[in-house]
Amino acid sequence: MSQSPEHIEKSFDHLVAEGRIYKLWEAQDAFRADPDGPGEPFVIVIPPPNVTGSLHMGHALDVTLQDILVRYHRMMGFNTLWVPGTDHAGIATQAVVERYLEGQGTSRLKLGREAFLERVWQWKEEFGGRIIGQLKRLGASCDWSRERFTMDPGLSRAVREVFVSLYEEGLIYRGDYVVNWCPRCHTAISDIEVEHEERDDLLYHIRYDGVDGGRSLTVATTRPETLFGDVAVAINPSDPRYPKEGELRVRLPLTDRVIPLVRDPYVDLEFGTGALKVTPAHDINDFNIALRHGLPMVECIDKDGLLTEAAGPYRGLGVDEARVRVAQDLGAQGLLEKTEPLRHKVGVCYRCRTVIEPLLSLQWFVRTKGLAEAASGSVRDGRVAFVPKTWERTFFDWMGNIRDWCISRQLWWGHRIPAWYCHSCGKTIVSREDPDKCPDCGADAPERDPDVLDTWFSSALWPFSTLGFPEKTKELGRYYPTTVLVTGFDIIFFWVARMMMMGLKVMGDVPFRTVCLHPLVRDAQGRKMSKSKGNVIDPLSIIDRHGSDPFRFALASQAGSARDLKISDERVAGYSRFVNKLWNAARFTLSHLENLDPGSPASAPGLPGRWIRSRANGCAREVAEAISGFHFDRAADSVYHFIRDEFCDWFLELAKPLLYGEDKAQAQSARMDLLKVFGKTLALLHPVMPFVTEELWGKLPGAPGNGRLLMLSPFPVFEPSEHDPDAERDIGFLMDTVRAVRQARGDFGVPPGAKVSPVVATADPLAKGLIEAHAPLLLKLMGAQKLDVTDDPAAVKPGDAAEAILPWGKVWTPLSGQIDLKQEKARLDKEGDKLSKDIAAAEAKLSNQGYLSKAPADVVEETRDRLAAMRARLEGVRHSQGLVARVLGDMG
RNA sequence: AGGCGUGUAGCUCAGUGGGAGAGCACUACCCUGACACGGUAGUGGUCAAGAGUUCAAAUCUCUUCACGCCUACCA
Repeated sequence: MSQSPEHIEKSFDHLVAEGRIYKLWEAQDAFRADPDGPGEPFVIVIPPPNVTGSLHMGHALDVTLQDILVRYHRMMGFNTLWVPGTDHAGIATQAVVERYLEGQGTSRLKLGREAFLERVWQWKEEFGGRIIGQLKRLGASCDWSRERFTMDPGLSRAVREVFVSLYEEGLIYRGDYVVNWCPRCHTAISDIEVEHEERDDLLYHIRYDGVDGGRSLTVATTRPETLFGDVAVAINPSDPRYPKEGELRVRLPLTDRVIPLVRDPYVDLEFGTGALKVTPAHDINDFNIALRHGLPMVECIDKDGLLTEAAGPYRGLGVDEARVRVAQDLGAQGLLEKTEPLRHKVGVCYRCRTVIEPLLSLQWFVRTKGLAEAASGSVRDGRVAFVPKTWERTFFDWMGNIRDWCISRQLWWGHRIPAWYCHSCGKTIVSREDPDKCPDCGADAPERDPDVLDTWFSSALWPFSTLGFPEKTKELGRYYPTTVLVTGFDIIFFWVARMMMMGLKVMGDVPFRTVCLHPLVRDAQGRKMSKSKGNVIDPLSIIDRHGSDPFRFALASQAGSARDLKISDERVAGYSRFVNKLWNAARFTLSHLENLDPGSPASAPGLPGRWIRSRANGCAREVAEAISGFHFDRAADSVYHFIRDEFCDWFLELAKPLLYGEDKAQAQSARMDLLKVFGKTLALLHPVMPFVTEELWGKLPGAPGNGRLLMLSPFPVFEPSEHDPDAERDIGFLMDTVRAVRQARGDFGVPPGAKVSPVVATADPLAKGLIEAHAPLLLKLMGAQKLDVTDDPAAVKPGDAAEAILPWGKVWTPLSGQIDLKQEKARLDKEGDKLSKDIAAAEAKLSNQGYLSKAPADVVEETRDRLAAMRARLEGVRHSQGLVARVLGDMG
């Protein structure tokens, strides 16, 4: 028989095979979902990556976990749909294209709106497909026939429909508010798009002199350049340092303006001087104070981050320069009392890290309070569950403190806001159809709002817009709500919460039943990956070098409940060795399945066959439970352990004597076991390692495949008939015996070539019979030439033997001439110490009345058994110690 | 300032009331007819510290320390 079959390569060539296998799946339309088909729906919508983006670790983890869920449920017979697609990513994409245009010597403004948008679409057509190809390299089994883009006509219709209906309900409004303005991106951004960075700045104490002999006030500020926008000075009404009542007016430095004192509880007595300059146009809190006190708004910084005419001679300066100049000039006038260093946090743009300039601005908002309450309610009443559950609390906190969502962006790339303004009567028209005249006054050509919507507005509709909304499609009826949303916890607020708010509002039901939140991927040192740190690991380069399967396995094996997932090349390389192991197990298996005739006579399954079937069955249950509970790490660990430690290390070795033996019926039986169990193993591993398993499945002869793809074959379910605790116990006797002898050999350095002749002493007739029956097999596994089994209670250990004491008997390994007694003594001493300690602990327990009366009976029973076993072992150890001591003593 | 999380073997982490675990790394020996991308055996831990609850604590409670992250209106 050929040991290295011609038809299987020496190792898995992932670079060639993965692409071929993916094409095979696509050619057989294996990813397509059929809304008319049978089965309970299992639906996932992919978190859409940026259309111009490139695959990074976050996507890789996201997609791997989703693919595991999707493949598992598809094999389990669910009507499975995974909707893929991409996001237009307003700011990010526009920035990328603008940078490109800059390199071409042109710009957005030079081109004008229409020409610019045309260029962005071109860019999208050219590079937009890139990330889709990268997802395929991971093995993603999305239904690509349903791929969507947030700016597809259908999805744009959904956006418009939702905007208009929310507007009509009064849930979308337009108004002047202080918003977060990015002077570089030249747009407003929402509160959660602002990140906070610690900076070292100065706190300036500036004196505002009193008018008409009134007292002066000293304010503390980090932003002296904004004083041109001041409209008041505020103090806390309970501050003893200032008059409790009465008017007071102060002169605004560097200007000829006079501003009042107001009293407002917002002001913190502890901070600075307890007096706050009120700049409502450039600070959200000051804005609120101004509203409470009916103060005017003065804008002193414009959208380029330059000072306005309100700043008089400082007009046109940037804020940083203005700050220095104002401070100098205040100092020259003796109004700058002091400066002190201050470490504080400043808001920066999450895209470009430019310092955010709060500005008074006319923007569109979504009224979020009611929507957020509904979203919270859907979690509270169990319609949506977070996994892990701990995130629910964070979710409630945030939903309870939510502020209105600024949805307008001063960009060109995105869904243009469907609002028009009549230049004649000033009416605002929000409409599903583009109006050509004002419905109120009939004036022609109302002007369309130039702004576009926040990208997350369209993302929020993703679970139903991708299924055909606003049309009432078959898909929407069958697949909404979706089943699971898989994403990182960092976008709970950006995306998950908003999908819930919109789904509940627009569809009247939650968008998904479970939110599965996974860790964030970090480098081996636990740092966030970022280009500036230079620690970015490119998933594609990992796939190139090691393959998609081991990469997926590494991700899944760490997707537990931790908040960080540390990926390293070494770890992936380790799992590629596991792929190799599987591959070689397959080579062995296939070499014994050549010319297999399933009809030829076979004996009843032997003990190894019964055992491995039972173990495969147990593994099937573990994997199913783990995946159903989103414990990807447990699923990976379970199948890894089964394949490596049980199938390869034991079963293949146990099967060899049968396969190579004279008994044809036994050999045939073993071959059938191999075929059946190996096929099952591939199915168990498939959701995590789809490529290599599909490849090997295709090489298996006969029954398991029937020419059907593995990915469309049934996932093994737990079968009570395969569960065989007797076989597991019986194999335990054999394993114990082999391990005992191997340990003795290892401990005393017996050369591998040297044969030993162990003796097993047991009073258990079952163990005795099994060991005797499998003696030839055991001899091979132990490197022994002879194996004796005795049930004679008077049998004693040969003086030169190593002894292993097991729950059911003893294994003696005579080592005449090969034994190092000093080493044996050390080993015995160590084992004796450990046993004495454990025995003492168990005895203390069992003499404790409280323990005996309160602990469950089975726990007490177990402790008793364990104590008895340990005592027996200790007795053996003491005996051996005595023998060794005597011999050593004789040697003197 | 509040909230959340983490602290277990050299490293990465699992274990959430009853005998301290896995992978990697390390040590020794071995190319034994699937695999040296391998095999067999082994070393290694006051479960951050302290107190409490309990018959019993890595696990529950409290306190402390260290390190993360998130949210917030101290200019």
